[in-house]
Amino acid sequence: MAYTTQQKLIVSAVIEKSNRPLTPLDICEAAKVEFPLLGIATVYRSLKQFVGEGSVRLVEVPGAPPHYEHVSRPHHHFFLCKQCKQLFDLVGCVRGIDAMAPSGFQVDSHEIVLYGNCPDCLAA
Amino acid sequence: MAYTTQQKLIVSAVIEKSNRPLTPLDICEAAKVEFPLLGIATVYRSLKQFVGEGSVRLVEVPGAPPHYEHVSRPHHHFFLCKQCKQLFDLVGCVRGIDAMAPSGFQVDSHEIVLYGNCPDCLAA
DNA sequence: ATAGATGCAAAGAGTTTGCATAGGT
DNA sequence: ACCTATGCAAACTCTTTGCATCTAT
Repeated sequence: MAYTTQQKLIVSAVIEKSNRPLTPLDICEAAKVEFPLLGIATVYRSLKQFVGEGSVRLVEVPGAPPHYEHVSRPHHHFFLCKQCKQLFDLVGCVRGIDAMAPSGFQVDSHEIVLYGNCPDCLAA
Repeated sequence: MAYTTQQKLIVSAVIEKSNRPLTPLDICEAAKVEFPLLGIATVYRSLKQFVGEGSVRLVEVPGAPPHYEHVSRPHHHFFLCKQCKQLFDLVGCVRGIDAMAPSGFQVDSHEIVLYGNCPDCLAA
């Protein structure tokens, strides 16, 4: 059974409080503010546990490194700006996407990513 | 200006003849059949050149390592089987996907991936 | 002849793992 | 007391780079 440690509590809190998906390094650096000795290996181990328990979701966006977010964030997809490499949330979802699979395939989930330029980069 | 070498011709041919996206290692091993001395570094360097020239496309699917395919393959998306980790082509594309972006965002391209179980894995 | 390409090995980035120690139960 | 979690460093995977050599032009 998993223990409740200071490190995990802080890692969990960092993810839950964030309003955007974070990389393992983002999480480690944010958590180090409160727990300077925290090692990156502990962050990876905690993330693996949280994802397994279902409280944290892995966000994999082609063109960006792996990010993690709390599952309480609603189902959404992302826009990746090719210039500034920032991830933006998209609201809503396209219906009928799962129907793209040929018959015989069982679809559990889907991922959509839009690529382009964000308003700020377009202005520059 | 880039030279035309045996290595690049073979790497290019391997990608063009394949009916599915390949990883750099897939490509290296296939090319070694005709050119045993070929090094993995040359494959990576060739891929970078081809992608820059626009003859090869990088296929990034969350949950799978980077794959490459020839641009002559039509625009399509993928189905990734969670069990056997194999990539399947999807035919067609959902209209109106680019409209998911908020106003002010310029959308250049998009990526869609479906996840689930393929017929073979469902049968097992 | 010359500039670019190659193969090897070493270097990097990101992630995982082994092990002795610290810490939760 | 016991068993798990931690921190560090080493190991691992994938990709890139430095360098001497080779090759296409």
